[in-house]
Amino acid sequence: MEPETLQLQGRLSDRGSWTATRCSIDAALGVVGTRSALLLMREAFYGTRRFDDFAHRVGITEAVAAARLKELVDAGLLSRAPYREPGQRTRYEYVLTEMGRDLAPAALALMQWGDSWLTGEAGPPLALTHAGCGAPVAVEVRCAEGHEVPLGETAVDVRRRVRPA
Amino acid sequence: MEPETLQLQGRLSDRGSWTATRCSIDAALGVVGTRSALLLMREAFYGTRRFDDFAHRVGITEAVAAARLKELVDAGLLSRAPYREPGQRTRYEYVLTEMGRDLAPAALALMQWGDSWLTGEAGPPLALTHAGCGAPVAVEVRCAEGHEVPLGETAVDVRRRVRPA
DNA sequence: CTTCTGACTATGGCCAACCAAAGTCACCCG
DNA sequence: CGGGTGACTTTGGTTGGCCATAGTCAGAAG
Repeated sequence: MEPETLQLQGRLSDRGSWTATRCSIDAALGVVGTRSALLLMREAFYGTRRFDDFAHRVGITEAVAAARLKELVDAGLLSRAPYREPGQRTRYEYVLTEMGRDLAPAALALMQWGDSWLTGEAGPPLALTHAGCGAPVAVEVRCAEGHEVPLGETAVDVRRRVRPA
Repeated sequence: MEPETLQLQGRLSDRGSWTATRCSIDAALGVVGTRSALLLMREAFYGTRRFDDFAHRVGITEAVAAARLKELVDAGLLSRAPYREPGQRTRYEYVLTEMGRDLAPAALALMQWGDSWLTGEAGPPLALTHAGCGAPVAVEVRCAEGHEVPLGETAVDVRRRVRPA
């Protein structure tokens, strides 16, 4: 009985001859591969927008918050937008872009994994539900036909280059 | 028009009074929060089992591979099992545990995000399909009723402590 | 025109993660 | 019993992410 892993196909099946020179996981880690970056994104998902709130709620210094927020804005996950409260001067707030919002499944998957395996007796700290119907929310791996796909039934192949240049 | 964020409920709705002291994302990062740890897990999903293969395919030094693999075994994501090829002495291989396998959605979500936003013109390097039906595979956020749940329709609340001790 | 506040920047130091290169160790083979 | 090999360990050094403390800066408020 083999353990469950991805099924490598095509060029990949000779695994020895292949190393992942272009890997999207690695690329993603280049952008959100630090604790502070991902926790800042978590705060953004919670609706945080202002500099001081980011720094204090994540529990990092303002220096780190400034550096990391700048990186996230440069990378396109957040945008820096002017705003002003009445009788206050113009300030800037950090708002999720589509790119940033699209990271949510990854963050939630990580949270779900932590909930399942790392919380011990206390259980998950937070519960997610669908605001529409009240049912609990989960991250799932599915195919376009709607089947839930376990790791062992997932086939991987190198993609043909879309534009051969 | 508000931007899409999570809907905070219960104690959380007064966001100012709350900081995520117990956060499963943070906890998860404590285990797989480094580049090498997550890439080693990627290799394990690809079916890699042997020390040298891990080190070479991830592109890290043997020293780092040894340290990180030890951590992953200690944390319970991999298990170190003896094996022997005929006419060879006994060696050890690193095999995914259920805990490790369960991390796959998070890794795939990260890969999917990288595919969508970071690959530029070349497009995603790899394609995932369901081995059963051939349909493309994706990571999705869904509720138990089967609805796909966007960020803005996701409600978050603090869970009642399962065991009040 | 001074004070206060929110949003940063600057300085200095620590530690964890990484790399490169070399060494160890337990076999199995000839 | 000398070599080869896979699986590590050791050493030494660099970088990057983090912290704490202190400083800057723009613009209402008084």
